[in-house]
Amino acid sequence: MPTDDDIFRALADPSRRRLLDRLHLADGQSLGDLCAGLAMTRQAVAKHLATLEAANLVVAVRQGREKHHFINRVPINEIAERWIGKFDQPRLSALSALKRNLEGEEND
Amino acid sequence: MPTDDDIFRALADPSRRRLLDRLHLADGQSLGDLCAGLAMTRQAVAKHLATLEAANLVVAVRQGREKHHFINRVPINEIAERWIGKFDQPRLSALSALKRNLEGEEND
DNA sequence: TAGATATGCAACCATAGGGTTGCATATCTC
DNA sequence: GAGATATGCAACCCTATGGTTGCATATCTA
Repeated sequence: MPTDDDIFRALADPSRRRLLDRLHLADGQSLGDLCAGLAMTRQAVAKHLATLEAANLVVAVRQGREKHHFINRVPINEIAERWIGKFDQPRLSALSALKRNLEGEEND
Repeated sequence: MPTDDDIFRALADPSRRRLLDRLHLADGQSLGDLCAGLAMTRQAVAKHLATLEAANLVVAVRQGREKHHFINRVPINEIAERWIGKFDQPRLSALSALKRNLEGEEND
């Protein structure tokens, strides 16, 4: 079971985000497909995909000699709900109270 | 203007996420406040806060000899909308089409 | 002003991690 | 079976970066 850390770290790298973008455009691409046009070795891409798999952001299915990769939206949604939603809810009461407090002190 | 990369990278570190959690519990804390109970030097915490500031996830206000830190929800919401929302929309048509395609080949 | 408190800055260290090269393995096709 | 294609594995390199120590600076208070 991947941790939050696995997911955040996997998302931290721009190359991996680009790979997810590519899979978003066309899901189920093979390693070779995903390498096309990237200034990177196949092995580098494979490593990135392994990281994404470890974070469960990508699910891979071996098909003969090819390996096809699919986006898994579940972890991203979990992160969005469990983590980003937390900061999203407008707890403006406490926030603005503190800010007002500070601003008051500043202007006095 | 912080880039997506700044934000994702800032969020990638568990210590920094814990700092954001702390600020979420009590916004406007000083460096010293945020250091309390952490197995880390004050300088390390200061570095993390600098990274969060660079990503505009935290806004700091100097107040006498203290520096108070506030969460900024804007970047997180932008990320959530621009990036996570993208994967959230159920583009199941293309996905399941490709999956069906693969499964079909597999079972044949 | 002197000392205490709160933070800033810089050099340094060690590890993690992105990337490469080289070779091994598995699958398809002729 | 032989060669071509697609991927896996391992060692290695180099930089980014999380963390430290040491000292400087600024602010508050007695």
